[in-house]
Amino acid sequence: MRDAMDVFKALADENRVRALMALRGRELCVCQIVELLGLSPSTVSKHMSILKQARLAESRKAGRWIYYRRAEAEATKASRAALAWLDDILLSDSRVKEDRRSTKAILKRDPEELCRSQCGAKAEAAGACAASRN
Amino acid sequence: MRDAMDVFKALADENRVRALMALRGRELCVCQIVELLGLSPSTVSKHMSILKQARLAESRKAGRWIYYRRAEAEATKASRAALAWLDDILLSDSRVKEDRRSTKAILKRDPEELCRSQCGAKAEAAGACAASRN
DNA sequence: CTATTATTTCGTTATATGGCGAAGTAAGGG
DNA sequence: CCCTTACTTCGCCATATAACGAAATAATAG
Repeated sequence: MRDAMDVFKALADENRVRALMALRGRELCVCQIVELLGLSPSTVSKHMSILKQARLAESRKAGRWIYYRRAEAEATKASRAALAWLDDILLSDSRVKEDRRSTKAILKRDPEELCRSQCGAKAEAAGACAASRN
Repeated sequence: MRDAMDVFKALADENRVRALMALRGRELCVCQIVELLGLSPSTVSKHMSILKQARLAESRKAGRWIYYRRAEAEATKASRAALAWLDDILLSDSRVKEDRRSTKAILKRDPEELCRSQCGAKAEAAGACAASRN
């Protein structure tokens, strides 16, 4: 029951479900998920730790980057079934398809450039950070 | 996505999951679910309306009683898959098995007597209601 | 019609959750 | 060694959720 409830609670947030769908068949580092969801790095990090806790995702460290993927080795019966369920129900969802298109675009960009651009984008929106760019 | 998120959010509460598991293969009226979960009628009513909203449960009115059952006619693709998923993962769960035992005992009791006993039980715990019983 | 009773709705309260930014950590690059 | 950078942890705030009891609703019983 504990395992199953962890999975259900993890799936009860749309951003986490979107992240899991984006992770289908590939790895993404945190900054790429940040770009996709439009949330702050700290928020995304929290979401990913909840998915890990529920055994829906695993991570791998590669230098400065941490790559997340769907759980395989560490999956439980509950999480494995949930991932299959997600695909069954959501692969045809328009939001998910749109996310998978933007993920492809994000993957074409250099991760380093991506992380820097996140600072830039935030700055433009807030009107701050101008000094650091001049 | 909306449908799926409604289902996930509905499943993110242990009492609602327990209710759905108790409803496998049978109907229960609100007072029987109240007895099973040990929550107030108003709380259980709210939980059941969330399950209905998510298309995981349906209800049927019979006199003063309202019987809930798992969704069939009104189920969505998402809710149908979720119910199958629940059975797959939770039928062997010890808490669920215990709940199914208590549900059997509850079903043996007369619903009218059950509803009255809920007042009684609450009264004994609170030390109130003695006057009405004398 | 009136009283009773099973359920729902409403209003309130306590807790949980999601969000952010700032500070902390870990891993390269000068 | 620093310094930068990718990520996480912490502290805070706003909102969402679960719980209850009281009042409202709906349906039978008298």
